[in-house]
Amino acid sequence: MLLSKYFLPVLKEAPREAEIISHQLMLRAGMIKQQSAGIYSWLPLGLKVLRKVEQIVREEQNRAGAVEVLMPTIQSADLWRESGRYDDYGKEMLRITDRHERDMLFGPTNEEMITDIFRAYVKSYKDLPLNLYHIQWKFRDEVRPRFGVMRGREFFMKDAYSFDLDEASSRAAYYRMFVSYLRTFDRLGVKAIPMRADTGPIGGDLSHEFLILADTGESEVFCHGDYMKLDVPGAGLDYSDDDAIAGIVNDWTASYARTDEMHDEALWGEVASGDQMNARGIEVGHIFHFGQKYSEPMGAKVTGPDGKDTPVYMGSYGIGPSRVVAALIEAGHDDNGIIWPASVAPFDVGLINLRPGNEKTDTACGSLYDQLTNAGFDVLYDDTDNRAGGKFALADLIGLPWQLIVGPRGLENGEVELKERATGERESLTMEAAVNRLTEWQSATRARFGG
RNA sequence: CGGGGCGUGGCGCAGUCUGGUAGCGCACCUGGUUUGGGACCAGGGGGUCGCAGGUUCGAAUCCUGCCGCCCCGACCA
Repeated sequence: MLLSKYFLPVLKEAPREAEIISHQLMLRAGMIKQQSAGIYSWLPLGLKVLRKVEQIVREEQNRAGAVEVLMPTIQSADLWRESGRYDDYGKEMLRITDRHERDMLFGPTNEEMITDIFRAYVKSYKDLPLNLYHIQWKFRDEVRPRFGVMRGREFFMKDAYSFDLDEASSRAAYYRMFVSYLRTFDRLGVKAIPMRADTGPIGGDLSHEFLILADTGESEVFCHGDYMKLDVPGAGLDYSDDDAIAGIVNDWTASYARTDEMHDEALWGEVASGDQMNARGIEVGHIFHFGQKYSEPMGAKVTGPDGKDTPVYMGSYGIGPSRVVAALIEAGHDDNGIIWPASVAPFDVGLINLRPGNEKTDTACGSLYDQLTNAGFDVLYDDTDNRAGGKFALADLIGLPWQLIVGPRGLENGEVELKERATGERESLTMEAAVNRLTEWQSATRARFGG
């Protein structure tokens, strides 16, 4: 992509309403534009990151055996009356009346609708286990939206729903999602720790939150240092092996890990002080096992091997990709701007032509752009006639993993400069060596994050 | 929902107390000189001062009502 043909409206100064760093940087980097309290447009750079996060989430859901559907944003109030939540949900639910005076609502979540789909088609235990998910915009009319897309009213969420014949298999389904979340956050390039959670209004008896560690996180986290060393299962993982999956869950729940809300000083005291880790985190995922809470009132039953009908056991599993984007920035930035994990960076390389119009730099950049693009890199080519300082500042701000700097001075010696955003390290080398270096990085990155 | 704050060109701000017809920096446009960490000179465009009423000869400024947005707290992917 040529920067001169792209739409990247960056700001030198952050708008006053932005308080936290991720919100400031998202506005400054031209990723989002606020349209109303808690409601945002996603501009090209932001959308690119959002889509990458979404895709990683999707791939890991699929790998764990979940099947994608797409449910509408607008739902009928009748479904919610069936589950009894139409009145319970309160003002957080945006209620709408259509032209025929029918009560509708903008979905804050989809337990009711997925249960409706399930009961319409699934009648036999032979069709279980089943896990259906979708990735769709949700709306919760928060009393106080804040922190940009971190807590918007409209937000993008992946929600999965598992259906099983009995408690034991339902737990196995919960564990599969648990493990898929470990893999998902690992591929997103962040450390996420599962913590015992309150089940809240969704109800149920088993629940975990996944927190990304970031100094600016809103939740206080107390966890055992062991979590820093635990391995995340690789792509070859066999999700059909219930025992192996349960073993992984066991490893990841054996040590103490709680947010301030669930913190227990007595249990915490049992952790050796050298192992106690006090940090801050951002909740980016939440999984629930709630049994027959919805299947019973909504009549989602299957016929078991004994010929009897039983309400299915269910769980729900959420990750908010729009929040994840902000959380990744909270976890990865410096004074100059964003530092994206390789797996979700909007582009791989920022190619900087320090002297557009100069035949040598133009030719060199054209060649590099073609070579890298053909090799599968997503390159943002800064071909504008801004000054060097402005280009460097922009590249640092939007946080691409690499900056490939081409100027007349370096070309005199047949060299270009390669700068790694995360470390700030720069190196002068030939064009060929630069391409090779990037290609090596690409292979390593794919091996690490590709899934 | 309780408490606090803010609305003045795209962004950041001054001006409001003490009414006199809107200003600064950045950004933008034109021309020129420049060009390896946010250039300089000259010229230029853009704002019914959140909205509606009121007071006044005159309102960004005073009064009343409304709307929007942000922050802290209680609640949430």
